[in-house]
Amino acid sequence: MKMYAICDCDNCYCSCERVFRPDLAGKPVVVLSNNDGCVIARSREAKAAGIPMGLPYYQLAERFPSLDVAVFSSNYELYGDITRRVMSIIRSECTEFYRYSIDEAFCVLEDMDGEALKAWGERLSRKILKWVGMPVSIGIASTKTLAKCADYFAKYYPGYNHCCVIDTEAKREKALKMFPVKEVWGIGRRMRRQLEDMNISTAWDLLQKPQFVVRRQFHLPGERTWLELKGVDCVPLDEMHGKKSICTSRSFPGTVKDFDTLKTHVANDAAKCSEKLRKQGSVCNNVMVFIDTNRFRDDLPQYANSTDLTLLTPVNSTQEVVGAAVQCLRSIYREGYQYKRAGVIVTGIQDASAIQTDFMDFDALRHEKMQQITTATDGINLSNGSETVFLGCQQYRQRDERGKSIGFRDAIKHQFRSKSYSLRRKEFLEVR
DNA sequence: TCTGGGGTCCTAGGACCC
DNA sequence: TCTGGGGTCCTAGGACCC
Repeated sequence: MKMYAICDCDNCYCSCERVFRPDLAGKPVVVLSNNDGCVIARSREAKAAGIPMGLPYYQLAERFPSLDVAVFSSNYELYGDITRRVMSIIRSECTEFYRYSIDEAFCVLEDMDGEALKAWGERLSRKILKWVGMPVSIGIASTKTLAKCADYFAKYYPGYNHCCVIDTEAKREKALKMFPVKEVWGIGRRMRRQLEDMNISTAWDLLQKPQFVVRRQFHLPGERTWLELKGVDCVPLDEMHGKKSICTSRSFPGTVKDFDTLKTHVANDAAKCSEKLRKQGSVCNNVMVFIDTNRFRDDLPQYANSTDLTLLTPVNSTQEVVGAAVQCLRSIYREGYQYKRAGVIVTGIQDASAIQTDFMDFDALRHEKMQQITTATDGINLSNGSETVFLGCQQYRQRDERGKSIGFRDAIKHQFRSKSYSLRRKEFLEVR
């Protein structure tokens, strides 16, 4: 019988920070968003202390004055590296593997009985903890939704030893009767409210509703969830090799009024998008830019807009993606607003090797040159650190009150950033 | 003063066609 | 006073995930 395992890192970002800080074991740890804005990850102890997800950092000390909590700025470079190691171990332990997010992966397991499944999961979890230092929980069942449900039990009940298997009807019924419906994979805020109104509190309650009622009220996605809970495997394992859209966006520290600074942010977002495109071997033919004022400041005039540009020839060079993005920005920028956020989304993504260059295209030669420049700069950045070479318009300038450029500065705030222990030679851990 | 970022999929409704 | 119907395609917005 075909079974699915979901392998999920426990409190991923906090656990990554703890890998190199064993002194933080058992202590509350939180990780902040970019610019140290708000809490985006909490250790078990931080959750138990009542720190909510999304809490603005400035409220942390106010609301939890006596709590000794370790605070980190997000260090995605580190999290990317640690989880890459976790994923490679998981991949080596199964035949079919699908990475679902930065900290989760699905595996397909065939021809294993309940005991073998349980042993497989416990062994894998132990191995990852020992080799990488990351605690991982594993849920196993005949559908992905039920596996996620098993994972919930594996995470919260230590008796399961990090692995819970739902492999019989009796176990399925018992589990779903204990499982809060709002925790079901695929049930979000809106559906939860409707379910409350219907007096449905467990996953089992939901299954008592006839299929057509679920379909009528919750449409296709809801019906799929209902079927999966019944044990019908119907959420496909996306075997997509590349992404369909790539987005890079950021809130700014403070606000931005002038076009030039906004342009610098957008240029950096666009450059990041082109880098991600090249990394997955893709090109895009559409570039979209959006800008936004601070929605929390209702005392200030609000403005949000976006626009996109479709390119005749698909591209992935820094210069071309940045050029298109800046052109979009020009058409939506309005003076007189305090901007808080901007971003770039590229779509129309195709395999880079599949693009045809039209020999009548006068741009063909230019594209080729761009490719050569990009290959050269990527090479330099790979061997010398990621921001060694970049476009002039990506440089953040420090300006005086009259707008005159007086130097350069950092793009974002990250006051509590840990070291990239496993990636940068200068930041390796020293053992004395 | 300070409030995240990156994805996918589905649906409804408009535009357009015959 | 009358003013179809059926189909496709595209897009914006919503809902969900982590």
